Amino acid sequence: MVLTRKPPTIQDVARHAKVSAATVSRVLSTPDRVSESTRQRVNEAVRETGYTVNQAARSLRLQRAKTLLAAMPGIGNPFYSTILDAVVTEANARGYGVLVTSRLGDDPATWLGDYFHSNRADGLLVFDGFLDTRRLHAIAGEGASLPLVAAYDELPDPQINSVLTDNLQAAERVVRYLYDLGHRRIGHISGRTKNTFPNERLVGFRKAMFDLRLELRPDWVVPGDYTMGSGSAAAEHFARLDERPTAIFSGNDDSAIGLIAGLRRHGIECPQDISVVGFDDIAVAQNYSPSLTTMRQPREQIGRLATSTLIDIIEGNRASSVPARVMLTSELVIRESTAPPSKA
Amino acid sequence: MVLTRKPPTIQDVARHAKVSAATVSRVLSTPDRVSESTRQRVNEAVRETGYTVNQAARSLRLQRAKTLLAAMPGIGNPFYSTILDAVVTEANARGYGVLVTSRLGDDPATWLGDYFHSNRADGLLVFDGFLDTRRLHAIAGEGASLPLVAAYDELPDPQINSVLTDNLQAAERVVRYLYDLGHRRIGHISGRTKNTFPNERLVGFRKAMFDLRLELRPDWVVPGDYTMGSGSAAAEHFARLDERPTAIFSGNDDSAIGLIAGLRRHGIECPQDISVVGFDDIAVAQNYSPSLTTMRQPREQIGRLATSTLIDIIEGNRASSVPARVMLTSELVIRESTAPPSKA
DNA sequence: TGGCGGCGTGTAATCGATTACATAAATCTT
DNA sequence: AAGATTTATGTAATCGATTACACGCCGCCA
Repeated sequence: MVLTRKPPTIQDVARHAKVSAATVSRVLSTPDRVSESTRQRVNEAVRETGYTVNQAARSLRLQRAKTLLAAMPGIGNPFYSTILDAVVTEANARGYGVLVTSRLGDDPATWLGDYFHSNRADGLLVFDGFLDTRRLHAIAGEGASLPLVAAYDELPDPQINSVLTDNLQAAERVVRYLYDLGHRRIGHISGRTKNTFPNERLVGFRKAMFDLRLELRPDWVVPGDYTMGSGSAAAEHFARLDERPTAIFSGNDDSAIGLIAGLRRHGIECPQDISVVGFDDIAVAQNYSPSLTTMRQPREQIGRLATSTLIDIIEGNRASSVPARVMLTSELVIRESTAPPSKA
Repeated sequence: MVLTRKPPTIQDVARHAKVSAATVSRVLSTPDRVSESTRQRVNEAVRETGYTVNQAARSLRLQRAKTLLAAMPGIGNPFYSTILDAVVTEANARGYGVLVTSRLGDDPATWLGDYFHSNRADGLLVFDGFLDTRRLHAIAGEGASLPLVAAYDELPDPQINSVLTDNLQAAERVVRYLYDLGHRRIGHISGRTKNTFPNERLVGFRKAMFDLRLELRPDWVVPGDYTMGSGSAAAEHFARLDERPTAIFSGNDDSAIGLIAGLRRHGIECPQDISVVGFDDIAVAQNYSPSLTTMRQPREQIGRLATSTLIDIIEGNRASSVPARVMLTSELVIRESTAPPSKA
């Protein structure tokens, strides 16, 4: 393969094979419409020249970019990056590139829309409460319906394709598990509840507490933002209380880790003095000390499914009349951070 | 902004403003070459139609995609995802999109090259030992020199633009720090040393040990792959030894975490029984227990600098005669996982 | 007043790939 | 063997934006 100054075009290949550009194109896309001998000659020429299709030209002609746009709130967050990894793998396997953005602020509807009007991406993957429903609609709009799949978080709008996990029920199962261990005094650290849609995990927690007729003390439910820092902050709060819960269900692993570390600074050990359950099962969970009991989210699966669903939509492989709606189940992974209550 | 079936083209805008497409294009790129009144009329028309430039067409014409390709070994890895986050932020701020790939296997030179020949990306960011030098050259080749910046790992080839950290010296500083604490029996867990270029951290470790005239016992230097699992595996190894080091310098935080968790399973507590130093300072490091003494890598800075350097190269803002070569310094963050040796 | 320079705008070529249509050649029919 | 059909390939238009070149107009100077 000789590298010339300029990358070879389909014309160069045509010249080499002594055929027209049209024929080269046909060999590449619909080989059966070309005679055996010509096909071989063209393939040979392609190899000789090291030709690769110019995607810009192809996109312009076909109005498709073979590219997806993934929008996530924080790529740095291991939770999302695992999903992204799966997205990229799946997309690449199906011949698509992945553009990534994490830009917040501004009005996302504007610049996200640009990606499509501007023909850079054929579909959009939205993760988490990055955009609220109205904005999604503004982008995916009835008129110029844009292939869009929302992943992971419960969206109230059933019109939007989505791949979700059973956050609400999973949260309930966490509480039930703690209950079965003997805990009756259970606290919670939530995520951002200001988001347009209610925080499913918080709702599930509340529901289970209610169903089990456990007291839901306001000072045992502390607001957080799913960072380790907010877990530590919650630890300060709990440490100062006269009466403490015997178990805390933390909305995600990050805050659980911050919580455990923070409590330890006050001499409160997990699980001897207090049990902690996380949510997500990020990589460190099993190597933290104590290793974390947590509700595992099938993140890799979320990414894969969301991606393949989106590509199916783009390529028209699926009946678009009914919005896609996939619900995945979380799995409770029991480790060292939970134990029966000591003074029960 | 009315959403028509098809996104508006520059022709539509031209019709609205009663000018030619050329004039619209000029208003958008070189406003000074257009009269005040026309400019206003065109801008108005742009707003009315909701026009956005079609990037496919623009790329085709200009032979530039305003897009970068970031190639990393594992996006799921928090270390890289933090860098990626910075890359995306910086690139977006400068008007570039970011394509991500983590595909391994195959011959990367082939498909990476495709991205460029195919006009999908204008430049490449390579992280870590993803590709060896020969392959990088095959892509960036003398002839069709492709804008490329390698980030983070030491590359032997000074011809390749790179943003690095002082891995070797930083590793030396780790050993020296342990030495100053009183440690004389020091072990190491390395990363993949099969890579073409030597593992800088391992080399730094060896060099410091030599300089300090400390014994370098082969069974205290265990090979790993920078995963938590390999840290745990190393723990098994160390636990079985009759004579153990009093401190272990782990090649990265992940393996340090696995190591500490693994040792604890054998009743060996950190830092009471053994000191552990990590490398990178990933998010959990400060919330692990014990919190991790580690060599912080300026990851966010790596991502930002690599990106802006690459864009500068693409846009011809920098003299390309001399390859870019930025060296960033790591910072030792002392936390709980290290202490003076107990039996010293 | 004729000529020159500059400004603002339009015309048309261009980037590379795809594909409807046309044409030529080969094969089949009766 | 003449016409009908199929098969293989080429021609040329197209996607949307950019830009070299050309044209017309205004003002200025001699």
